[in-house]
Amino acid sequence: MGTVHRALSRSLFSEIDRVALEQLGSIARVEARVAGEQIFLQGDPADRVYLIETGQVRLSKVTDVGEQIVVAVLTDAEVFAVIGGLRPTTYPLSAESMTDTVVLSWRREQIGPVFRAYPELVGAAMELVASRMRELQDRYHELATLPVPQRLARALLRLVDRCGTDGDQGIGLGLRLSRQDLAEMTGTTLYTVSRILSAWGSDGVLISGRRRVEILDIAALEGLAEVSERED
Amino acid sequence: MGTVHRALSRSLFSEIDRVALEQLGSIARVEARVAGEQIFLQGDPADRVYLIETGQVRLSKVTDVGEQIVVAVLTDAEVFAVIGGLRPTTYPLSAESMTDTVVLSWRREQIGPVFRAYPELVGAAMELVASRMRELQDRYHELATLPVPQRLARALLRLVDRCGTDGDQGIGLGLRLSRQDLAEMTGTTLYTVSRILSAWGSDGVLISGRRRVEILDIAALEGLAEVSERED
DNA sequence: CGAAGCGTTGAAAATAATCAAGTCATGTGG
DNA sequence: CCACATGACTTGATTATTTTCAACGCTTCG
Repeated sequence: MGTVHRALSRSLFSEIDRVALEQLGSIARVEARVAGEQIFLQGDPADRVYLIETGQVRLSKVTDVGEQIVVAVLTDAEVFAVIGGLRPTTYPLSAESMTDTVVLSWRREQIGPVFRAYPELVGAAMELVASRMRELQDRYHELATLPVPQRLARALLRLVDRCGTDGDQGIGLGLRLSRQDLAEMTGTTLYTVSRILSAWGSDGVLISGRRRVEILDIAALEGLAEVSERED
Repeated sequence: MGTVHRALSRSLFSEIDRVALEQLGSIARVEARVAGEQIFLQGDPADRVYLIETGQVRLSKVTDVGEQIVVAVLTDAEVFAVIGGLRPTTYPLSAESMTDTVVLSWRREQIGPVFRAYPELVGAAMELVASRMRELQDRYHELATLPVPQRLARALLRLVDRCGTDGDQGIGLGLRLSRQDLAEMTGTTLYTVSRILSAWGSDGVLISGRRRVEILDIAALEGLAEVSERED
């Protein structure tokens, strides 16, 4: 019970009162997923809102050709599939656990009344959707205007910012991402990611290995994320 | 008055009753803009919701380096800056008229009560934001996975679908877009756009000229938008 | 008529993808 | 506990795509 509250009270729903929060926690469906499991699939009928209790979730889209791109990576206390929870549609993307994860979820019929009872929540939900929108716009912009190394640098900075941990020799990512994962997050190929990380490795900016990246020199990485200044 | 209602009643606000609609129309600020005028700028404090009465509006983002990308092109009866109208923020992008345009707008203080009085509107607004979100996700996906010609073909198809008109010899775009405009919509350069349009011109798929594109063979264009099948 | 803006095209250069071998960990089953 | 199979990563060579730079042509409009 206490565990349920930790994520709930740090989430979108933090605005509502203690009693309602507890009630919300008690009617939630609680699911534990191991790393790599699907939570829902692109195209499934969307009838639930999800909240991550612990762990990390990747939201991604697949082409008919099978190419995949990562739209977002979410962590503790983040809510996703908000819109599907409010209006009937189908999920426009797939959700997959990246680590061992516990997710809470509610059906639309359960969550609707809560929104009606607490109109402040609607504003908060709007704000959440708006911030996701803004982030996506920014990434769209990056993708359209920046070369791969800068996009990769920015992706790493976002990851560190979001869930950075003290690593062995630098700041770790808190997430075990393969080259392929990073490629899907930046719109490139695993080969290109590998080459760039190697280069940055020998420049002493970071250390990278099997599903592991540790940033040694954040300032340098921030420099690499900026508009191109060649310095060979 | 009649003019005001045409767009209002075909918009997001169509859900509310006649009297309220008329009242909403009467308190709107009405602005006429000539082609190329700014409606608001990225970074301005966001305190208004806009509705296009007639004309076309381009939403775009600029980098610090000055590179621009077009996030969306909107036409009659479409609402934009919805979120800014609900919660105080700053506009994450700029809006500019592409043709002679009439826009209606309301301040947050004016529109807030309307949303409270008609809770159905909140759902409709959510749905609107959700559909924009989905579209942006799709375009993000395209940008990450498709080569330029396919992106351009898809952009043209979207434009035709959205505001196609019967042209001289084929289906026109209803919008006078320069090569530069098309480049900013597809995340490439004006040169690449020019080359591709030239090629499609000599293939008989379309005719293009100064700020003008007419599709002759929609089916062919749809083919070009699909996964690559070489046919030299 | 001239200037400005838009468009085209060629050639060169840069960027990134693709293909093809590899190496190096990691963990599993014998 | 070790051998080995597997998955992850690296790197070189080649190719494809796209950008960049530069020059020039065509319209439109004052």
